[in-house]
Amino acid sequence: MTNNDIIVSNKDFNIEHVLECGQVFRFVKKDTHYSLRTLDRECILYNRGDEIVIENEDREYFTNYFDLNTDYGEIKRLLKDLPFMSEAVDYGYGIRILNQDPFETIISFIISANNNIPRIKKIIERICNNSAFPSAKELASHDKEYYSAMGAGYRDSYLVKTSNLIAKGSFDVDIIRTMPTDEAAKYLCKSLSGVGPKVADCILLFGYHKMDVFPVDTWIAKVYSDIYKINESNRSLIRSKLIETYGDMSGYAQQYLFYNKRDNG
DNA sequence: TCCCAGGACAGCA
DNA sequence: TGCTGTCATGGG
Repeated sequence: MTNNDIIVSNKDFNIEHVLECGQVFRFVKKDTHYSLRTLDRECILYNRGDEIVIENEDREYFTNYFDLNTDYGEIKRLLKDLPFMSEAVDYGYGIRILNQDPFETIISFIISANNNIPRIKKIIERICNNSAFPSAKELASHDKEYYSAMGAGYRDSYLVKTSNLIAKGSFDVDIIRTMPTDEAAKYLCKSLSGVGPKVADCILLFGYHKMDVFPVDTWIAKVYSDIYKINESNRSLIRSKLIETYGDMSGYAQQYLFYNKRDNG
């Protein structure tokens, strides 16, 4: 134990909820702890009594990464006043929305499209090769066959195109922060190969902490059909109706609803 | 063996 | 603009 360790209450922080809720992929569950990597950094998380211990070497970075300056007790109180949220918030009480690196998030969620989480994790692990998450230039140095060999399937060409575009500076990852959310979503879809409406929303939520988005995947489509008792296939319509319902809490609401539906049906 | 997964894309009307 | 078939791969 070093004095860099971050100690937080387990009241609004459950390690399994935070890591297994589908927002992040570079972690490993061990017997006694979880280990997590992001960019070139690493931390270890475990329970100690009613506390969470986060062993790390950059306290400021991980305090922001785990969104520790946001009061999730208040977030959950606000969510529970909104429709259909009670059960999902009770189940995923320890979820927090991470502040992940935008580029790592872009690449990770391009890989996530029409894919399952165990396989997404494996593809990303192979691309990282037990080291730091590669830079855009490093990713751009590989061809389609490399990504195919990493198991990326038909997303191989998306990864080549997008990493090359970002490596040569034709897409500005930072300008997204200054844009209104709707504009940012359109810009992401228009500019980046392999980024459609759902992946763009995940990038904005997990990489830029934009809360006025609602990523609609197969699970959220099922949640929607539960709520409104209709089988709606138009995901754009699902998205706009859910944002209408949850407003600026949409990003939070989506993640609790997703996690609950995926685990409990 | 079959269905499904944190869907995007091209082709077409 | 809105709809449909296709696209790798492997977990369950």
